[in-house]
Amino acid sequence: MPELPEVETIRRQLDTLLTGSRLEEAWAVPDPKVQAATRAVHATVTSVHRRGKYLLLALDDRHELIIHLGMTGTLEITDTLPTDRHLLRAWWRLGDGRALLFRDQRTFGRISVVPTGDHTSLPTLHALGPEPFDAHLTGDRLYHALRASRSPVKVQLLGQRVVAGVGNIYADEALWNAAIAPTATRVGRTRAHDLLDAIRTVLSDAIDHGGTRLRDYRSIDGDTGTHQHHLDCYGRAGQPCRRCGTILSHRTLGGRGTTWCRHCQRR
DNA sequence: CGGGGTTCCTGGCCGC
DNA sequence: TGCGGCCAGGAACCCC
Repeated sequence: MPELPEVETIRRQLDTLLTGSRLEEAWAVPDPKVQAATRAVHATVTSVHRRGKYLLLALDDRHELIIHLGMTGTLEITDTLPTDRHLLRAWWRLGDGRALLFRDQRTFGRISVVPTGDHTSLPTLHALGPEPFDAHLTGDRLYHALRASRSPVKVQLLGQRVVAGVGNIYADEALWNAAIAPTATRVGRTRAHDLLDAIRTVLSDAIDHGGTRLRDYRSIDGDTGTHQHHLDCYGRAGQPCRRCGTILSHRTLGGRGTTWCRHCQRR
């Protein structure tokens, strides 16, 4: 499940490998979730951006090819058109003969082509909150944003409106790091500052490790990332908390598996 | 318009 | 060993 660190790792590689390349030909399976890929042709990739978990490839600065990897989407650049059609959902032939391939086992990934900046057809992107590393995002801003809803703090983090790019793994990690219970419905000013610090620490550490290897995540160069060795909370239910030794709890919250320490993460 | 529930999909895992 | 059933998970979608 690529979240911000995994998508950012992929973005950096795409930016190096794809910027300046022309998309000459495109193919996609006949599925509305990805069929827009075929409209990204006869255009040059002028830059590769990221917003939250979305990849945005600028095409001649007029359109954007938007890719969301969903749960299991991977991108790969090959020297020729694909011969291995395993899990293949879309491909683009580049001007120099290389190809950009999109594979996706669970087919949750989505591809769109829109006029630059027009995100109205992607409701989550359209209403996306600030990037976690945006200097305009402060602890006070996060405090006020969280206060606007009475949903549990973890549900708000997963909602992408308060801050962009945090998914299930890094929500659990950040809340553990900030010692805030995922079910907390009122987060005070000081703890909002702690939470923003924790989100930034967790995400930047994960980027430094090239992402977290879970399921099918792979970056462009095939690396899987090493952050899974640095997780303190996600995936550790039933094991002792690294802060206090209490066995980490697990429950469903907002429809998502949630791991936390009921002793040191306070409501 | 916010909030809650449902849907999409399939490998992996569990229990019998 | 085989198989039915269930789970994971982001975001679109539907409904109230």
